[in-house]
Amino acid sequence: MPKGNKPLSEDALQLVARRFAVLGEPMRLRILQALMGGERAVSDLVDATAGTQTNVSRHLQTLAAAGLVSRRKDGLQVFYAVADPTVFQLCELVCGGIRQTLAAQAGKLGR
Amino acid sequence: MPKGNKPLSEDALQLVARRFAVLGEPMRLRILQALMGGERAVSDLVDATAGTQTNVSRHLQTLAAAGLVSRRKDGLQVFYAVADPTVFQLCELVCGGIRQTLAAQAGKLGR
DNA sequence: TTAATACATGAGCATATGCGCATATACTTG
DNA sequence: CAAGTATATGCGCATATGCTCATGTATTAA
Repeated sequence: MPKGNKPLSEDALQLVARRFAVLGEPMRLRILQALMGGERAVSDLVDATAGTQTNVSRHLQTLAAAGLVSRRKDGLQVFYAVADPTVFQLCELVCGGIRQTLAAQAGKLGR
Repeated sequence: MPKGNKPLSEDALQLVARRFAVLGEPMRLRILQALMGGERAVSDLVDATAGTQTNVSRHLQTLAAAGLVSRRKDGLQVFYAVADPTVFQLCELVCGGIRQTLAAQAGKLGR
């Protein structure tokens, strides 16, 4: 493991920030989670996330624009799927980090 | 590798989204990047990021509230350090994901 | 105590973002 | 063609967020 933590260029930094920001909305995470098992039609996602059709559709546009999901149209339906599997690794890593943060905070409380 | 991709609870999802959102601002990434080499005083970070003192300070509050950085006061200065090293792994993963996204998009252009 | 230094914060402004309603678009079926 | 279904989008509203200016607080030094 080269451990090559180079500083990011300003452009790269903007891209990275944008990707984090896209992942920083609960509804979008719900959608991605619903896509964990494979591609799904919009109406399925509306049901799975308990969101409105409008809102789910909008978030899907955001996710697609970021390249996180792919679109496949079939007749009347549009199927979305996770296009970048690192998303799930990211979520796992974040969960781990949060656990660590909470543990550290608990530790600071003394016991 | 158990590959245990369990769905997140609603609460967990909110926490994860919040962490992503905190990482989703360029200035905060710049600050974290400046902290890669170890702890730094606020004034150092102001210089390193070319931001204003007010703004850097505010973002540091946000990062600290999220548990991503720790605070240590020494005389007049306040030193901040990365409290959760997973942050850098996250950035690396995101960079990889972005490369993949860009490659996929390039591929769709045909050549 | 006064002055200077380092950092934090209240207030206000401008913009971005999430949301829903209504409507538009695309496709299928009769 | 008309009607129905699935998805996308224009518009407006409410809130969140980033930024700056001015000021407040804490600490050190004279």
